[in-house]
Amino acid sequence: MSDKKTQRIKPQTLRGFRDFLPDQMMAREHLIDIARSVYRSYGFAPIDTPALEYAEVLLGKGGEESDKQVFRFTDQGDRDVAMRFDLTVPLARFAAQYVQELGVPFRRYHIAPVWRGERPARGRFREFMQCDFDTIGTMSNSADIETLFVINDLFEKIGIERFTIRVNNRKVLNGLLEKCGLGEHAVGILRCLDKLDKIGRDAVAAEMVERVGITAAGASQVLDMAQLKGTPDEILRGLDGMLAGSQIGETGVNDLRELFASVDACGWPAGRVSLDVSIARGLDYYTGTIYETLLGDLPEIGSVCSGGRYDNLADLFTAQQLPGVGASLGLDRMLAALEELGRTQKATTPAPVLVTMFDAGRVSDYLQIGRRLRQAGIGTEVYPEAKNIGKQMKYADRKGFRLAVIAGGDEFAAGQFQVKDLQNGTQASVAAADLIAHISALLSPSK
RNA sequence: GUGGUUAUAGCUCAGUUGGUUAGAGCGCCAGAUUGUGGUUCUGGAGGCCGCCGGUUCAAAUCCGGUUAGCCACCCCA
Repeated sequence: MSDKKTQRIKPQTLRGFRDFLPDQMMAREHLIDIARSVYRSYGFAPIDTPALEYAEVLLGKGGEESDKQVFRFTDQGDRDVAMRFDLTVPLARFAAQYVQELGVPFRRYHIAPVWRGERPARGRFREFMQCDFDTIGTMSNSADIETLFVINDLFEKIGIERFTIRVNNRKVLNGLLEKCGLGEHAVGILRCLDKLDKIGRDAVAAEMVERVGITAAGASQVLDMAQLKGTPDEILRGLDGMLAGSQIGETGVNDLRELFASVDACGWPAGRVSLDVSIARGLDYYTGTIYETLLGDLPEIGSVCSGGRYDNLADLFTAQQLPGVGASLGLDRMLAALEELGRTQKATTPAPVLVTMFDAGRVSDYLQIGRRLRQAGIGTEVYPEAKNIGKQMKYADRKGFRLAVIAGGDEFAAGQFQVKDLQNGTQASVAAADLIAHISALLSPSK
């Protein structure tokens, strides 16, 4: 009926929200599995918090501009509620609430979606995943250095060969500004400085004069220092001179020096960790070492893992001081990068083996083959219909199965199965008793 | 939030100064081949031309609005 057609609901997703098809979801879960295992290997423990919080818990920290981006509404009980827009503010509330029973230092990871009502753009959505890890309750530089280790392991495990972790320290920046007599403009200046890569020196200088209200000479002085170039040792020596007498600046330099000494001991490829005095990160709350990570083959997409040290996470919620350090993997950006680099696999099946069905009268036998394989830890799908084998092979090929098991009347009579390797086209006849061993061997990583 | 731009089959797109039955490639389904995938050949299904309104004898085509995507700003706790 034509009436019915007009009554149908149009299938569509909300602006800025996305569906994920199996091939995309496989890639996402693979990345999440890696992040989870790296985090756990350092002792970070998983937590979760609600998607919805009291609006007052989430709002008011980032100013009006960011409050506008928060999804907020009144619930059925007339409560003023909001959806979390990052994982850091919920962590602050969480830490304030449970620090007594958790004790410090406390290390947690949190992999979960967040929501922001901002205008969608390339790589920016209204619902996206964050993969945070933080160590709270310690001032020790050791935690800062390990943050760097975590980032390094993360990228190595993902299989990226070329990447650079850029490091700086807010204390160094503040020390430099203090020496220039620009201390009270720190926030504005750093926000401009953070754009250096994107818009260039001249534009940053102009913006500092126009929007922050400092002199052109002051802007130039700041930029000269921020653009110090060289090996970390050379830059640190340069900073020593510039920061002499600034207590905060010297503290920052010492932290960096200790950090780079640890890096030297790691034996990583040259240039993996660089010192860049121009990076500031947009966030106001960082107070110490800060990190961002660029891909060697795709630097233009920006940082895919960023973070830093903050003095006091939870002062909105508790009098107890909770310093910490952590970082966050930008999952969506990382996936976009892997895709662009042609590094995502195409399989849309999570199981490597397909048991084809030849004879509808033997359904139970096929299902038992599947069961046996799964009990041996081999993911197996049993094709649900006795369609012709050509169709089933085509299905296996398209979904990316590694192996197909084929068994008809002849095989059952002989107690043999055909096992076909879809990747190289070879096929072997295998005794039923040897099936598991044969398939395990074909699937073993050494093959 | 500001400006620009786009919207036609599942996907990528073509569609003449407005004109009669809206096309292609890929994909999907089926057959050639009821015991073997990627190749090939044949056939088929699938469209309120994003949505609403206007101009016109006539609109996928022109105009207004709206929704969504993309790009540049703004912002990014």
